[in-house]
Amino acid sequence: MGRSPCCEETGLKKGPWTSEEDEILTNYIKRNGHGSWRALPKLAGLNRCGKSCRLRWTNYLRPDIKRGKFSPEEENTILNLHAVLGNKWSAIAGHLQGRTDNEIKNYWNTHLKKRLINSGIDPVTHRPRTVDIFSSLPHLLALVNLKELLMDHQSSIEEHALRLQAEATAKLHYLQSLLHTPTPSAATTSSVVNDPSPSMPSGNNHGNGLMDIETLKMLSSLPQIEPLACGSQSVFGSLSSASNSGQVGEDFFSFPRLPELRNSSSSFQATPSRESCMMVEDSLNFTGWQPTQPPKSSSSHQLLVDDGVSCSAWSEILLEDPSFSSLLPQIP
DNA sequence: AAAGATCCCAACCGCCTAAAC
DNA sequence: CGTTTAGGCGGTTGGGATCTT
Repeated sequence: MGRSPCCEETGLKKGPWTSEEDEILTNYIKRNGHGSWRALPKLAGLNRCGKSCRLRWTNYLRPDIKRGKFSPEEENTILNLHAVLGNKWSAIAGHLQGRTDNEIKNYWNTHLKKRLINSGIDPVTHRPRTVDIFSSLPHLLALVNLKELLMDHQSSIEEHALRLQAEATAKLHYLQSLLHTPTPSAATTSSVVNDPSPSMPSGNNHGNGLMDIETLKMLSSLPQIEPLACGSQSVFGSLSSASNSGQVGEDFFSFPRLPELRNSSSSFQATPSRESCMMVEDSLNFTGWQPTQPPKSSSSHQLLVDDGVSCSAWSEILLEDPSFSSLLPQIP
C-alpha cells in the first residue's frame, strides 16, 4: 500500500490558522529554516501536520509574497502563459514574482476564466468558441449594420455602438475566414493550401463538428468584410488575417526564430499568441530549434532549453497541433 | 433589515514523483 | 529492485464576505 496521509494522526488541528500559530511558525522558520516539514510541527510546538505547515508558509506567511490586486501586466502574463502551459500553476507562478501557484489558480478560476468565457474564448484552448458565435449570428449581423443607423446620434452612443460593431465585424470576419480556409488536418495532408478559391468548411472547423446549412447560406451571402483598421490584437483579427490569405500574417501567431515558417504557404491555427511564444522562448532560455532525436514522429521538434519540465510541456503543445507540425522541417 | 444567492479564497485532499532505504 | 517516505502539485471544498432581492 502507498503511504498514509500525514494528517491522519489523531488530535492534529485542522482548519483556519490563528495569529498565534502563524507567529509560532514564522518565528521558528526564521530562526531554523523549515528543514523537514514532517518534523517541524513538533520542533516548533505546533499541533499541525507538516503538510499544513508547509502550505501555510508557502501560500501565506512567506515574507516575499506579494498581496493585493493583480496588475494588468500580471493578468496578461497569466493569460499568455496559460495559453501555452495550461493549468501548470506552479510553472506560471515561477514567472510572477511574489505570487503563489494557489493565488494564481484562484484568480484564474474566479476572474480570468470567466472573462475569457464572456469574451467568447474557450478558457481551455484559448480559441474562439465558434459554436457560440454561430448561435448569435443574427445578432452579429444586426450589429454590423448598426453604424448607418447611428450616424445622426450623439457621439457617446455612437462610440459605444462602434465598439460593438467592431467586435461583431471581427467575429464575422473570422467566420468568413472559416468558409475559405482548409482545415488544419487538410493542411497536414496537402502541403500547398494557398488556393484563394472558396472551399466548403469541414466539420472540424469548430467545436461540435456541425454547422447548420442555414448558417452556411447566411455566411456565404455576406459581402467580404474589410479587416479591422484599428490594429486590434484580438484573436479574431489575428486568425482571419492569416487564414484568409492562406499565409502566416505579420500579426498572426508565429515563432519568429523557427526556421522556414515564414516561407511556408500553409495556413494553420494555433493557440499561443505571438507574445506568448516570445515570452516562453525568452523565459526558458531558448537556444534554438531542432528535430527530436530519436524522432517521435517525422515532424516532431522540440524547443532547446535548459528547463526540462517546461520544455516537455512546450513540446507537447507543439506536437498536439498537426498543422503546426506540418510546418516544421522534416527529419531526414 | 433580512434572507437567499453568489463570490472569493484559504485550506484540504488525493495523486504523482523522486529520493531514500 | 521493490517499498516507503517527503515534498510538490492541481483539483476541490467550506465558510465567511459581499451582493441582490
